[in-house]
Amino acid sequence: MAVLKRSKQRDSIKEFLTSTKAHPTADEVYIHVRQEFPNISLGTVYRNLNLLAELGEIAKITTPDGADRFDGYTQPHYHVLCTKCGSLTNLEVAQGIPFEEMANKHFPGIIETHEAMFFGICEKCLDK
Amino acid sequence: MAVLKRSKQRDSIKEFLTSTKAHPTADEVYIHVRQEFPNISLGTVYRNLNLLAELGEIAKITTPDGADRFDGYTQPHYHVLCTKCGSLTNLEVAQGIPFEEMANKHFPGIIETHEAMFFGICEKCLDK
DNA sequence: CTCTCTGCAAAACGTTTGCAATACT
DNA sequence: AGTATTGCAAACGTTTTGCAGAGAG
Repeated sequence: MAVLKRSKQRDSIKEFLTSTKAHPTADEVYIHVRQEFPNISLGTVYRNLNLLAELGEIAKITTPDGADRFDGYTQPHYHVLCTKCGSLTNLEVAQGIPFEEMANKHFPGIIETHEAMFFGICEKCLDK
Repeated sequence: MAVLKRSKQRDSIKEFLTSTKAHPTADEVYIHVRQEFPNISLGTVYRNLNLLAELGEIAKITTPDGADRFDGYTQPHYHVLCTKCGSLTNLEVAQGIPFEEMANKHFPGIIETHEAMFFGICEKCLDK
């Protein structure tokens, strides 16, 4: 697998992920992409999701509840997994949330990535 | 399962987890506890790990690399998964690391727990 | 005596992989 | 033409579950 070749299936998977704010599972990606490619197989979906994640074009997010989630939004941001409803949402870093600075101050050199995972209550559940 | 009844197997599992700083997988717990209870089954180990986690006596930690880890250290602390060697280590909160305060300030009401998961480089890998 | 817990084995679940055929460049 | 990608199905590792018997209260 030295030289990458394009595939319509991969394009469609990436297009779906970059067009949604949700964090679909592989199976949800499969169900969606099957509208365009009825013969696509789940194995192909997994292979492409892993390939795109290796290339850094999407992110693979492991959560405590079963299947991994995939995220086409590649700007640095954190995730919150709602402990009530299980939804996975983004925590924007737009205003310059200094988690990383704090991490560097207190644990110099240790924490290197923005992709920390928090647990809490999502905004929808808060509203109730 | 309304009234909890004690079991030697569960006691042994908990004792092992509270006595180690490691974050063993269910299989590692199984291998250890089998020294004391050679006939214990993996199903029993899983059932007790989940029960103890529900009771809040241990923590269940999901990581991107395969099996879940279990932690008998229940003081508030964070985890760092090493992106080089895969080891899962504790980030102590002893000096009053204000992640939670910062989270409350920037995302009021959203983040409620200490059990955030970070990704980075562990101290062993840093030394090299 | 009752109800929980155990061991065992089978099943469930999410994911990966081997293979022959197809598509891309 | 050469090789990456696909669809399919089987295999994999982890975790859950149904059941009959043993153990705790």
